[in-house]
Amino acid sequence: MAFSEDTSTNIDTYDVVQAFKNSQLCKVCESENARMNFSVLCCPPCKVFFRRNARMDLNTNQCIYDGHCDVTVKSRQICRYCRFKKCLSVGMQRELIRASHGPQNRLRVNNKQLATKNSLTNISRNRIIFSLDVIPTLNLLRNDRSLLTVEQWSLLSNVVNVYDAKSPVANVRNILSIQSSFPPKIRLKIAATNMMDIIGSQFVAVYSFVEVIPEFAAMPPSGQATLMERNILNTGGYSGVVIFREAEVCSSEVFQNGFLSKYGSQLTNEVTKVIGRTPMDLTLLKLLIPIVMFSTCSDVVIPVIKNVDRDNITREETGFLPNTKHLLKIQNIYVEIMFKYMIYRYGYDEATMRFAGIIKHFLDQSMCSKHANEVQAHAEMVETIVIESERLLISKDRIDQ
Amino acid sequence: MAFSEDTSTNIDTYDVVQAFKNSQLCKVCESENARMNFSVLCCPPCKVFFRRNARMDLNTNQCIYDGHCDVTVKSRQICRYCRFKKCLSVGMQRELIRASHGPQNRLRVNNKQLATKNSLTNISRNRIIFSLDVIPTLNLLRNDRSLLTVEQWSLLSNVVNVYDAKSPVANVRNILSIQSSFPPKIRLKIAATNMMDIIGSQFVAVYSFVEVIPEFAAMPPSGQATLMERNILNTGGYSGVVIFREAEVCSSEVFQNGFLSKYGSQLTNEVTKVIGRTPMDLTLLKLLIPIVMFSTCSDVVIPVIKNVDRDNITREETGFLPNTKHLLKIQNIYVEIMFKYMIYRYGYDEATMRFAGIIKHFLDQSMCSKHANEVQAHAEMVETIVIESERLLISKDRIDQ
DNA sequence: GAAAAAGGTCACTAGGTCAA
DNA sequence: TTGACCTAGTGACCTTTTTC
Ligand SMILES: [Zn+2]
Ligand SMILES: [Zn+2]
Ligand SMILES: [Zn+2]
Ligand SMILES: [Zn+2]
Repeated sequence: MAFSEDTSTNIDTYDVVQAFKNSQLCKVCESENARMNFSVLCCPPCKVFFRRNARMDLNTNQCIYDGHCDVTVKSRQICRYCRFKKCLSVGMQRELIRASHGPQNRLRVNNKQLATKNSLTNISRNRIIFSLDVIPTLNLLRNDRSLLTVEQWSLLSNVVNVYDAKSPVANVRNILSIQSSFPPKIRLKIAATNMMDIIGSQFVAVYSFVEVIPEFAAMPPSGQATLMERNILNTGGYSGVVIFREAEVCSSEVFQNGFLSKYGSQLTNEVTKVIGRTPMDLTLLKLLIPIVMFSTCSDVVIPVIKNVDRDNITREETGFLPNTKHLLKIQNIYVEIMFKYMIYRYGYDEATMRFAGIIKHFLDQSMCSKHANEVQAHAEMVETIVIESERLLISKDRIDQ
Repeated sequence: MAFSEDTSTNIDTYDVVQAFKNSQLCKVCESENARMNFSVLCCPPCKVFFRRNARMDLNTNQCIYDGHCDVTVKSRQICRYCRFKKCLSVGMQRELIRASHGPQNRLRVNNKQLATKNSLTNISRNRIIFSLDVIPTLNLLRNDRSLLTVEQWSLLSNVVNVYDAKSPVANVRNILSIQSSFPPKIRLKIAATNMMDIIGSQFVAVYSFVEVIPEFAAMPPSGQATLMERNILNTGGYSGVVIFREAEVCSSEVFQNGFLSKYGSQLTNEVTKVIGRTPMDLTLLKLLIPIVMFSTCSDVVIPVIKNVDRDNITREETGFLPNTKHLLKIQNIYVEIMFKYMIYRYGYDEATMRFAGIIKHFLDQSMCSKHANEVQAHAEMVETIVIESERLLISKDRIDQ
């Protein structure tokens, strides 16, 4: 008796609890049946709406009305921008969005599939068409290495090897894979720190890469420091894009969420685009990094190939601050290799087009780097790395002497 | 056994349900195939009719008959006002109209093209991958001129023909060959004068080219003068680069020396580089000149192709100064031709790359023009030409009247 | 192991496009 | 201006993962 009473009481309690839950109002649209979703009480429609629009950029996408659309259960479909703005304003967190589970094993078969199960057209229509990006085949010049001298070939190969040796791509992959093995709540906690570690490693890597380039090593520490300060943003950002492409971060949910929460949706979208459009031939991009590092101004300048004789440089005194002329000569060493390599590999016409593509990509990246540096944490980190590396450069110089 | 029974039942049910749906009648016009639209059972045509006319004001827009027109599937087009009145009376809700999705980015081939191509072509054409890195392949659209209308083709051909007719390329070749036939001492004496003649002829040529462009000719002389002043440096410089490429001045020692003495070594090097990197397809470059000339500011702006109807322009009064909107419309005529021509000629992917190359080249040239104008003799000469051409424009206008 | 809170599926109905 | 045909956004209903 006591038991049955208890049971019925429990059932009552349960019903009351359920009724209470169903009466909870959505913080976004005020409809009923709200639950906790992405850390805010809201209705299922608003939950799925938020997930689908999480990457909307409110800066470029604007409300076509006055920007103060009402968001109620009746009017919530009228303006996506104001609805999403309200989602954010009531505190829904993009960071709680997880990666896709992948396709489900559904037991239920839907009517339409049954009705059309004999026709194969549906299958072929839904098939994903794979990217048309093809690795370029070498042209007929393949066996003609006369454009690049033996010294140039070995310099090229050294640059790429050193870059890969210093590359933080394994580190990035490692951080991301460890982080994604944690449960979601903890993942969220360490996301911000990990992201800054990843970004920071890009700049440190550029420093340790450039440091061993002979022409850079031959400079006095003050000159090295000047170049670092001047060009670290572009080289670090660019190197970052190359590394992110190699590490395939765009498919990592952890990376996307971390970047989103640190840099905002606009920059995340742009960076994702830029990474996705990275030219295929990474050799060229790696070669571009020293070229940019030896720039005489922070805006990239690809100088004319003049008649450069490399001996001239070693003959000059190296005890001076880097002057424009001297820098141009160094830069030209690498520019010459780059152009000759491109012409050798792709032929003149295609080389021109590829070059245009690389420049466009670099400029896009440059814009992103500029915007990234408007984030205070980012700017401070870069500054710290520059100061630290300058200290190292000077102390090394002392040891050498 | 149980499965097959279930299956057939489901198929039957599905078919029955579909048949029922298709037999539903529109509450507005009584046609079949009605669904729920804006909270009322109605047919697709009535749905789009309601959305398109949602802002109609029934108080000011009156029926031209008695206000009681029949609205049936046959008669629904007769009277918009009564049809819309009925839409409201059966309960269609304007509140359910949502904000625009914005333009869909699909690049579809039109039906004529679809019909003439095999299916394989369609698949590859409809999936456009936005990447600068695709190897240009032979494009199947190469022989399909349907992208550009007949009017656009003839305008394109006119622009190029007029440009070539006014081109000083023969003049440049002539001056250079005469000069190089003189003995070295005399050559040196006349070098400076000849160089300014050559440079001057570039700017005069642009004036006489632009002058016959219909949209330019239709403007009042004050507007023409404004555009000339604003854009002469870029158009003249750019046209110069094109002409110099055609005249192959880079291989002329006389030209090199003359330029060197007038503009200094830095600019000579840069200009030589820019001329050397001129994109191959000169048609596009010639088309770019009117586009730049109709720019609303002197820094180049390639506007988006919006919905341009050329008729609109001729309908507008031409007696005013060129305003931004008007200029953009004119510019868009040529921008549209340029893009369509590039896509027609090179296919989408390669067109993108070539476009990037052209813009890069233009910007390089722009930098050179800016530097060239820092040379006093150059700036004075350009100013003289502008003043002279303005005088001509105004006097012509008087003769016309 | 159950509740909570993620993500997946698909029918439905918005809006966009283009040619008549 | 109209309407056939297209793509895209919504939300009910479901499965999977995480938390406790
Ligand atoms: Zn809601
Ligand atoms: Zn709004
Ligand atoms: Zn109807
Ligand atoms: Zn009527």
